[in-house]
Amino acid sequence: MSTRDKLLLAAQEALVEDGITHVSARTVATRAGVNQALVFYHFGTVSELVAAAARARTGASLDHYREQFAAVDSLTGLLALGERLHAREREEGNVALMAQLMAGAQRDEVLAGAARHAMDVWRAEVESVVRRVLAPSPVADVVDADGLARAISAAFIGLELYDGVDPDGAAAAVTALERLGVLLEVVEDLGPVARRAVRARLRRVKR
Amino acid sequence: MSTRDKLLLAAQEALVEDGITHVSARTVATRAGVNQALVFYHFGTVSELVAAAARARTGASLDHYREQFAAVDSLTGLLALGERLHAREREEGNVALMAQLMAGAQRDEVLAGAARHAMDVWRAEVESVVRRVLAPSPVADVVDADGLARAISAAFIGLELYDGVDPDGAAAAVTALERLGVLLEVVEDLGPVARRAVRARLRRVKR
DNA sequence: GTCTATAAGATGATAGAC
DNA sequence: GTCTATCATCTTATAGAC
Repeated sequence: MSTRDKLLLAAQEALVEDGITHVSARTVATRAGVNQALVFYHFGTVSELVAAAARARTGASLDHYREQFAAVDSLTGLLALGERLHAREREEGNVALMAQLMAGAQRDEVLAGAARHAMDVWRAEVESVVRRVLAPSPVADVVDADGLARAISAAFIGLELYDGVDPDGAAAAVTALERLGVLLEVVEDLGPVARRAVRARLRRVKR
Repeated sequence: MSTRDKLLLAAQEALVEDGITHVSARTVATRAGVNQALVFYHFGTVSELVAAAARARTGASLDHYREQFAAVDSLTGLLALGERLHAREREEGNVALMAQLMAGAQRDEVLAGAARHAMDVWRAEVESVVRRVLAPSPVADVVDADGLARAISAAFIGLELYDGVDPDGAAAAVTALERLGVLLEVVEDLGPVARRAVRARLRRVKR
């Protein structure tokens, strides 16, 4: 593995395991087993290293989930994928990495750019699923798939951040969402009834 | 204002405006207009200062929202409160502060304690609303109010974190959630029908 | 309680030898 | 590309005068 890649991997691990506050040229270089000066040779600044690490990770991690996203064809399926994703994220920490990136991005335009990019990659993936799943439903008329995908992604980031601080609490949150799945099933069962109700309500709302 | 309070306020502002990575005894003391050594005299460590600042802020901020939480009596009302809350949070940054706290808490037990406490204060407030709003609904049988309150709170934290990086994207997310409000109205309208459907589904699910 | 001074270490970044 | 200095700066934290 090249030094460059060693640094990228080490930066990713550092973000996930230690958080953005403990990331420095020296801590990352030590973790990578390379010299500290090489951070600046290969990336110029620490922020650029972190940004590059985040970009590499989001690409790779979404490649892994892509098939599963593509296979989802129902609301309950989307929720189930969310649960599996959370279970895997507890080990992988791809989303936790994004949370750390965003936290550090508040006053760092380089990190902010990487954060927006990461968010956009996730948004695109979630959006296509949301669009597909809701297409046959009356709900499609009311839903803004782009915005909803952003909301779902942001919510997920908050959840993974919470998990790092209180795993039991986060587990309770996930379990609660699981149980809400029953309601989704009801909505799906209700198909025609709900469709009429939504249509009626929409006529009233759209002035 | 006492030096202690100046430091607490400065630490809160620093967290919201600059983020946890830029918080140090010196930056906060400068912002407070006091000597750097006083951080250690009053709080012992920087982490203790940050933790105290976060505790003070969550208490004060929730006092402000408490009446509004108490006034919510419907699902749509809860969603509407969420929107108003987000609008105010864009200026106040109480939730953004929690996000920064959680990001820094990954390897810092002092911050982690404060983060869990802040989360618990929010959870309690949200939980009571969720419980009250859903009590008359058939949904109450399926919902775990504690876990759901945690999920909602965590989602909100993710949203405010996202807002700091991409305000337009976050605004789109909020707008999408607003539009989902129409669906909530439908569910509320559907009352009796939904009740029967949920009951039926529950009989099937609970083996 | 507040200040100055200072220790002891970490940090970003560069120059120059190999 | 990699290493060894080396800087100037920033950091936490303490001792001691006021």
